Amino acid sequence: MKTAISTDLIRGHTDAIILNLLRQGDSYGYDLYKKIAMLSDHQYELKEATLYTAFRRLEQEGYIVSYWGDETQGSRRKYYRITDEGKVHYQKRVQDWDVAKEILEKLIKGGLCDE
Amino acid sequence: MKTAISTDLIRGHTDAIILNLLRQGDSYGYDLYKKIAMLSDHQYELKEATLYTAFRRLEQEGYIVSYWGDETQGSRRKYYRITDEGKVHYQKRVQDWDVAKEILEKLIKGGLCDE
DNA sequence: ACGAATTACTTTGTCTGTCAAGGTAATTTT
DNA sequence: AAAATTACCTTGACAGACAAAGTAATTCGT
Repeated sequence: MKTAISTDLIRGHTDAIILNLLRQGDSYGYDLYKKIAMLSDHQYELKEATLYTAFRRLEQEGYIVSYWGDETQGSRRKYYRITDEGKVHYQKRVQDWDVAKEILEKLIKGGLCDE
Repeated sequence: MKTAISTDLIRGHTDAIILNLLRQGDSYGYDLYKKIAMLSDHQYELKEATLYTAFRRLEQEGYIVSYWGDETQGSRRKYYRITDEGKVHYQKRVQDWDVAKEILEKLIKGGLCDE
């Protein structure tokens, strides 16, 4: 897959993306990887290495917890669940995004002669 | 100044920000530094080190050119002018931003059950 | 039945952009 | 005369993203 948008434009938002999806139900790495590609119409691909790095980070910070699923068939899966702190953290990150979005819009397109 | 938004949320947009300002007239480092802080209502501060790194990068890529101003008073200033390639590049970056914005909006707030 | 593809997770090392900290030097303000 | 401001620049460190590679089981294609 050829990612349409540069990774640097997404950088810093991975945590928010993961938390948003986990908010809607427990899931595991490979599944999120697919869902993110799908949700972005394959314009963005959050690489597996990045994903698992983020999982570790989020778990250390207490925003998610993990547990092994009891697969009766197929490969074993490590599931992640969002914690209450995780939900609070998610809300903060959404606010951050809303603020950043406005500022960036102004800085990238805005003019010096106040409009 | 305490920056309101995390640097990682801005990462990757510095070039677009600089080119946008230079589009509106030649300028120099310290001036852009001030203008960016002002334009963002002091919610974001593009650090000088970052700024000068970006200047070097943009000049190497041919998107800007530099020249020393002939100050009759005050400190010497190194001015930057955007090139034609720079203007084209700027337009591309704006498009990138618009695309990234939509994708991020979906990934951060969007649901799995298509809405 | 057999090889190829897919599912699923993980580690190691590298790259890049950002920045903290520090420095230089002239000018302006107090 | 000291302090603040204007203006530029360099060095080294850090963190997040990722390429590449590996492991191992399962499922698909023929």
